[in-house]
Amino acid sequence: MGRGKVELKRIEDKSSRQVSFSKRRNGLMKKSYELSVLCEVDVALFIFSGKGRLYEFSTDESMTRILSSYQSYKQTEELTRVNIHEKLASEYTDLSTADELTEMIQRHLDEISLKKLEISGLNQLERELHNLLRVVRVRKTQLMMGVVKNLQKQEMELKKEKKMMMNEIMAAKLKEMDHDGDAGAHDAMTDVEIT
Amino acid sequence: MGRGKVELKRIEDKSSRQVSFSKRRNGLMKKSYELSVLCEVDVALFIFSGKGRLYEFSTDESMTRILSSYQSYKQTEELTRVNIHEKLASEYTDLSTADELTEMIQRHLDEISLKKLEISGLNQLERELHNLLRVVRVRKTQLMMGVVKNLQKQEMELKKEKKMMMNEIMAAKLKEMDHDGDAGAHDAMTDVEIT
DNA sequence: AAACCTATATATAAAAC
DNA sequence: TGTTTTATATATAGGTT
Repeated sequence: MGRGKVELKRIEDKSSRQVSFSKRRNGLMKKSYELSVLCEVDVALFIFSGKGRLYEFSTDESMTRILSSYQSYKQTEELTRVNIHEKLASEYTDLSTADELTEMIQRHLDEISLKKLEISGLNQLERELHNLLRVVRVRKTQLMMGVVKNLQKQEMELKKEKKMMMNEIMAAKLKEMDHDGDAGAHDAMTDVEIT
Repeated sequence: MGRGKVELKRIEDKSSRQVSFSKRRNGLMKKSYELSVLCEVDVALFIFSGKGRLYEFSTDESMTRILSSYQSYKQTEELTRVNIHEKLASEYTDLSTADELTEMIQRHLDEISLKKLEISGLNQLERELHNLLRVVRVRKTQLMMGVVKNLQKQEMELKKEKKMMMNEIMAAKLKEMDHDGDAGAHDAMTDVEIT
């Protein structure tokens, strides 16, 4: 599909691998989009580059959110369920600031980096990184849940305010009715709709 | 890309929409696979047909697992899944000593710890830790493979020595035979077994 | 890197089966 | 429905800038 034919195996040259990645990634996104429009289907595409960066296309935002947040959800669930990790959980759940988290991580890492990295050391390092990863994911979930909670709270308050305003309006209308007599009272009432 | 050019909108004719879906779906899967191989990246592609049928391609099994929890799309049985072997991150394979690895990790971590850990920062941190974990695992594999190689080498040397010893023994026996005459020579020979 | 340029490989729409 | 064919549209490798 170009001047030369390419074998189906890892492109060894780093530079042209990167170029190909960029081109083909865009091509894939475009085709995903076309498929979704032409055939009216939902498509979700996730591409994780070697560096762990995520490129994604999705016709359904909620699906994306569900799929990409599944991992952190699962980690959280696991964390609260398994006893072995209880201590870890309690140690981290009351971290309130990002700085505390950063410090904690650095502390762990300092410890780790002092050790000799033979196989047994690497095993430990692997475990530690795994735990850190879990902590980060839990923290992320917590933050996101916090955001959601705040939004919900705000919504509640707005609704409350709206209700109060409605009440005032109703009171005003009722006062008008006192002046105007009973005629038209019914219409005034049905205009008010509280949700 | 065919005899006629198609507008980018839902194909109204049900039949040709179905045909297009089938063709483009396969094309997308193929291209996803190619991208993953050529550029050595993880790709996950999910296509939900109008009827809720799922077509999926993924280089990463965990993605498949994510979907298996999707109750609404669970009727998926005929998944054409292509499994691809996990590959070593080539950028890291030339790390030769534990010290280099330690340094590299520390470098990454220093960078990370400088940043503010809001949600976006946590996302990056998650990626970084994931990468570090991968590096550690690759390094571990390398070390283990090194150990195996050494053991094989030692085994080879031991076998060589054994062979030489056997030869000496054979020579000694032959000498004995010269003294004793031909009787018993056959038995002596069959006792010697070179592996 | 990214953007552009072609020659060529590939994908696929429509036809035919 | 699926497969094969074929003409054409599209994607992209390997340049160049």
